[in-house]
Amino acid sequence: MDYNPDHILPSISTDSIIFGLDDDKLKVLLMKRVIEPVGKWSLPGGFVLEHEDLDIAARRILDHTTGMNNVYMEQVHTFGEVDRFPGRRVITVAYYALINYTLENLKPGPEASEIHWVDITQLPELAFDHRHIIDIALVRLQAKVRTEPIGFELLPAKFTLTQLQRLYEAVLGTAFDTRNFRKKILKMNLLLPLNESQTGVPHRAARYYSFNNDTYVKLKKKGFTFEL
Amino acid sequence: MDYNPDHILPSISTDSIIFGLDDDKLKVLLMKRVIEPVGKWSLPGGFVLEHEDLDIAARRILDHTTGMNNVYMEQVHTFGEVDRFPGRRVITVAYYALINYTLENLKPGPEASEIHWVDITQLPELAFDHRHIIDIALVRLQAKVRTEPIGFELLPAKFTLTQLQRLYEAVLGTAFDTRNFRKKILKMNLLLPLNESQTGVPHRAARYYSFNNDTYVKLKKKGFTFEL
DNA sequence: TTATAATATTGTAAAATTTACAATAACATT
DNA sequence: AATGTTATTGTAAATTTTACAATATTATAA
Repeated sequence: MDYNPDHILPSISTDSIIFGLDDDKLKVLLMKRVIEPVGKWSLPGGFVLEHEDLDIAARRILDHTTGMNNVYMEQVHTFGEVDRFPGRRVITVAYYALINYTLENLKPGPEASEIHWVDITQLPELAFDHRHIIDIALVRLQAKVRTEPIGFELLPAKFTLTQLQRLYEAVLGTAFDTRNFRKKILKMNLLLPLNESQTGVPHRAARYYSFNNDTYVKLKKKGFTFEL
Repeated sequence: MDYNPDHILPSISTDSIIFGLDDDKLKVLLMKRVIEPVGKWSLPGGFVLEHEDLDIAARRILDHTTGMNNVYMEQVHTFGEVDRFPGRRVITVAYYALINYTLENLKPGPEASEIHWVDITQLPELAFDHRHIIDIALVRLQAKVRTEPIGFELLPAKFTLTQLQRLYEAVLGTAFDTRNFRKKILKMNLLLPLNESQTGVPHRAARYYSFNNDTYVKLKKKGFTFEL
């Protein structure tokens, strides 16, 4: 990776809204700034390199921040107001990422001590227009999660139906009826029931399921649309 | 308007997908290029000025191309592949516009002779990645038109229900049942029936309706969502 | 004046989907 | 063996969607 400052585009950055799930709550990764405005919270981001696609830049920054790659990312919007960044014109392309965040698979970069997962419903004051950016990204995620099976990106490969329901409740901010939710999601035939259940739980163990993406691709070709 | 080339951002452009309706078909405004690659078709676009918001730049170019302002525009996506533009790095922010296009209200700029309305289903070969940009914009429009009452932007203030149905059919590429379409759209209470009908038509004259945006805003606040 | 051609307008029954709602099952712990 | 806790499952009513065609109205032609 080339970080030679001669090669950056000083007027184009990307910022990432990295969503994760913890304790049945939707969280976003924020950084406590060590450069101006010091102490304020902001989204992880950085400048695009001269010979780097925008998507690649967003993935580089995600990797640098979390140690993760091969995660679901989607461009949200480009924020280009003249005065959004102090001192000079900086246009930022925002991406959101959905990660299955566990302490094990997180391998943060050098600024590790400065990254924090914050509940989406309890955001602190943020630098620049980052609060606005998060708001836009959340609306996009909420729309997308209803019409594409991307919610699974926030869960491990094996998950229970209750985990899935809690995920949708956290993202959409609404409660679902358990029986109806299960009927609806199972009827799509996208979930593969595994011969495996929870262990070590002090109550009835829930069955694990996995999302069958091959089936989804096939059904989609036949006109099927995921709707929740 | 300041066109001083000293003030442009040579690496940031906007391109607009200007949608219009003609003869019950969805059309997009294309320009036959007089600069390289000469003779190829492309989207109207141009560079963003140093002290100009992205949205404003898109509106400036729309105005310059069509003579229209105060039209519905929405940012679609930013295309930033390193090699998308020959010779140097140019990142473009794409917007789509919905206009009620009639010969009367179109007042094109100096390149008037080079603008053409092309059926979305019969696009010619396009310069750069403009075909890809149109494809992405159309998908976005199709999604948006189902969940927000923006289709009306393509029609005059007074329109018939048949016009409205044809509009949705053109945008979505599917046919609707007339009785069901009317039931569904009228049940929303967003259309105001006018005491006015078509004149000079060699068949039963259709009633005109207008879209009641105030009602929509009120209903939306109460949780109503437009769904078609 | 009447017939014709063309599009506008309207209702209903069946099917499918969504909604509301609670009792039983299964696991770990005491 | 009893308890606490979460997992799992069905049915009836309400609502929405779907399929489907006859009548109304206008300008024009005969």
